[in-house]
Amino acid sequence: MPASTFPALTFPRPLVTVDVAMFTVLDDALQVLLVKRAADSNEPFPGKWALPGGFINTNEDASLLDCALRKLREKTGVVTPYLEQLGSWGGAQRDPRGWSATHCFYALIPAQAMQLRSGANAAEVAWFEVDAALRKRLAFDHGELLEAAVARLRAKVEYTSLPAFLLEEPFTLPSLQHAYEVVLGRDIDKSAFRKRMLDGGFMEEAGMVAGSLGRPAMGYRLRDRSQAALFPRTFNAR
Amino acid sequence: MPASTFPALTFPRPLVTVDVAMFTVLDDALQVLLVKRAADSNEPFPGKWALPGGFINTNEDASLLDCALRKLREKTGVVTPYLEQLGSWGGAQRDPRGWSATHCFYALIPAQAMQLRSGANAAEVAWFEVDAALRKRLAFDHGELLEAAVARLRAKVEYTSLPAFLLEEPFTLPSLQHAYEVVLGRDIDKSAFRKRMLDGGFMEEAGMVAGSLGRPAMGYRLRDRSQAALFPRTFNAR
DNA sequence: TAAATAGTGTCTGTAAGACAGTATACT
DNA sequence: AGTATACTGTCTTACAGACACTATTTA
Repeated sequence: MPASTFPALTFPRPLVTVDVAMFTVLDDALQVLLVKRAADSNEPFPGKWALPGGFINTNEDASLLDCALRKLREKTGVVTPYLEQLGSWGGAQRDPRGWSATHCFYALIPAQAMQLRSGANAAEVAWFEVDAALRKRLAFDHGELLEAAVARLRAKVEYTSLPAFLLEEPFTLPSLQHAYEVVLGRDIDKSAFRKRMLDGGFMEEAGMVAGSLGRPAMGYRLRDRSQAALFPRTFNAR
Repeated sequence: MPASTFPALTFPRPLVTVDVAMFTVLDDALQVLLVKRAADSNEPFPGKWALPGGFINTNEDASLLDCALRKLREKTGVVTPYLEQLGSWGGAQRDPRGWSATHCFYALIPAQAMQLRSGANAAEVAWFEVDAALRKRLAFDHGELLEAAVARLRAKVEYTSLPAFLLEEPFTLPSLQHAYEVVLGRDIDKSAFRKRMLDGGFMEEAGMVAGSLGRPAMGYRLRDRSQAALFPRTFNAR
């Protein structure tokens, strides 16, 4: 690749990071993955918990999404999660090292079939219940990012099939309903729930699944793991 | 302010920009504001139309939102529009000058009470019908950004009061319905529309408004210009 | 009075909520 | 048989769509 023929851009450039809020349902609670920043380092917020993330690597990352997938893979080993951009936050004050902007993503992953991995700069990696995580003083403005991620997740769960991405396949309708209830923090009527999911047509049957007790349930798989189904109830297109 | 006590960050930093897709309803069409890039400059995409935007000024802009508001003010003189972040796009290929990331916003403004202003680097500023703008070859990946902005706008219009921000106050229900129809590209039933808007409770009466012909209509003002109303039709919270 | 636009009333259709009932597994 | 869980049926409620109707202005 030839050197750029454009004039040099000499003004100061912001710091650019990517952060990822990874969610799962574990022990009947919505949990988020946090990373503890090294305590003895020269970096800001030593010893504080933070969302996994870090600086863009302009050599390694072809895009923002690539960078987010890399963070996710490095921390959990998961390669095909539900991953969506939440938004970006930038300003002069959020990082003591200078004007910085972060591109924040959120991901949904099943708690099983996943191993936590500590990275170079991270002493510890752990799941925290969302409410507990929000009460901590997270590094940078990560408390604000997490709050926005939880709000977005809860809002989308009201009209999409997102919680299916929190479960391993095959999943049952009762287990899916449980995931909805955990995320939303309220009970849902069983009959209405089942009608809605089955009418949605985004799942296919995958054989009976027996629990430890009671009647076995039908297992289901998603027809399309690349996107969530929408339950439209607005102005109905004609 | 003391100099930073943190070690120097020496790795290469991406270019960081903010772009804004500004929409209005004019001549029975949804229109977007585009800026023509200087034709004789040494910059990329000379002579191409682009969304208004540019590099973050780390001295002048306290945050991404501030930067977007500044772009909007510089091009249109509008100071209190509806402004919302759309997302961010970043990668090695989108700007020939190097790895770059843009933070894209979209804004809704009334076509009246606004004057277009050319800036330092912009030869021309003009409104284009969205369909025509999408057919042009815009600079950078702005075609993709515009497509995403239009998709987001149309999606949100289905369940929010967003089109009210495209009108000057006081506006009438027929004019609001017209704005909905222009954005969505389809007709809406009058009776259902009026029930929905009036039941929403986000407007207050502001006296009769006479058109040039026919019966005068009630004028309305938004109760809260800081956010749009939502028409929820999902899982109803109990 | 005619034309144009604003606004209302009534019926129907769809999907969610309430809740009671039936079905199938294990011990 | 008893218990635990999975699943279904029926009634009600909320609200959007269809569409015909009435109301108020100007020419």
